[in-house]
Amino acid sequence: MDKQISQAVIRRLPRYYRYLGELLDDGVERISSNDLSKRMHVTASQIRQDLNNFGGFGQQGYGYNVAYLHDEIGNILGVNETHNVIVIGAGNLGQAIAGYVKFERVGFKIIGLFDVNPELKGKMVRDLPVQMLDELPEFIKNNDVEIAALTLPKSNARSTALKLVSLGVHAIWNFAHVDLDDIPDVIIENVHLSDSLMQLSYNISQQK
Amino acid sequence: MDKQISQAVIRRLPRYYRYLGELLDDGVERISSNDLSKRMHVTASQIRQDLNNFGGFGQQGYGYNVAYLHDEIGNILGVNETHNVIVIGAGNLGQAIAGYVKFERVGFKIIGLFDVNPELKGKMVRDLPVQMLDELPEFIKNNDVEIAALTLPKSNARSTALKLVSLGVHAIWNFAHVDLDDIPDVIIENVHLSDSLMQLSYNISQQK
DNA sequence: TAATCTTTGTTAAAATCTTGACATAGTATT
DNA sequence: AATACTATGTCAAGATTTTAACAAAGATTA
Repeated sequence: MDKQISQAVIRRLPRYYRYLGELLDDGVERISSNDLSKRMHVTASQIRQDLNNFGGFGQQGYGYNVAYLHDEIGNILGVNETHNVIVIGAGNLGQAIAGYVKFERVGFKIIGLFDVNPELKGKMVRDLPVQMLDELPEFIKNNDVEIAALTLPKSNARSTALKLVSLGVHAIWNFAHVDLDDIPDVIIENVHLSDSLMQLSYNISQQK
Repeated sequence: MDKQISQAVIRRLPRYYRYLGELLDDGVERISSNDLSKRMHVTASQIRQDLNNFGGFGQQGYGYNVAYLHDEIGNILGVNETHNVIVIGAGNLGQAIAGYVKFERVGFKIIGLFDVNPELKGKMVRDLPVQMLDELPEFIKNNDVEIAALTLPKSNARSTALKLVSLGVHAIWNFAHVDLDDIPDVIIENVHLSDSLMQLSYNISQQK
């Protein structure tokens, strides 16, 4: 029985992954939790504790092998396999997400872009045509869609999410400014940009 | 001597603000922490504890006045004043951010959009022309710029951030996939989209 | 106006998360 | 091969965050 790992730990993993990737690019072969802690400005203890949630990746007296650890964290995060993503809502943000090449490098492949607005129909975004939302059931039937990014107005977000779940998509990357976390049988990851801006503005006011 | 309020609390404030705004739109005059907790799926105790960090906004036996509490949280978050924002990097994401009308409703006004690519010069995004980065010092001199959104490749993020700080911009909304948190005299708020995707993918793998 | 009910603000307990400490395993050196 | 050094994995202490409990303030009702 796996013990549940806290989201606090999970939130830190991508950052470890990024630093290890940079070390790898720099040709660094091994690193100690202590050295890594200095680069990342976190405690070495936290690094060791976090990693040990998933197994002993290091070796006493040696440290961690950078390539190996990078790969292992990649496995944990699932970036070593491909995840097909569709984007629902082809407005500015949807197009930006759909056109963002970098995601593919970490295993997330955008394979479809949908909207309700007939004016957008067929418009090309990178190599993807905007499809109409009523083509979605057929598309999902024919393609292995794992994740849907919701970049549409909040008013349509919930009904669209429910439809997606019923069509078999059980992971939603939610950019709409609503909570969908109560919907059953789906994993939700929220990106609330205006919340983030408000946090920034709070922190600005504190500094003064 | 103000006691420091934890970021965990600050992260929750925008959500309270949003729910209170919706209640306000629905014409609800008052709400108890208990009713709100049921809507938001958090504990009533947490709501009271959170709000009390900033003062006693409620009244025993009555609850909280929705309009008043909404306004007070707005003040705390700084959304009742205007914050001028510039966007550095006029790629897909930069254009999406610059074109996003909703931010203005919560006090964040995009007043400039910059890039290094001469091909983009003068291109209109909503009502803003893309300006060249070398026009930035002059622009900042003539305009009250509070926040800069960095939507540019990671390779340029740090040097741009340093330049911004030296020009007097002390708040950065960072979309580049690098840590800038060590730069002095600036408040950083990160939006790391690929990290968010990785968290989603981890959580998907856990459910299985 | 008095009695009852509601709900806050606050204290304290419980749970979770982070950090420090160190025995032990393994590396590097002589 | 023996010795000194390094750095992990882990345990326990410390800090922070969350939840529960309740006295007291004030609203509502009779």
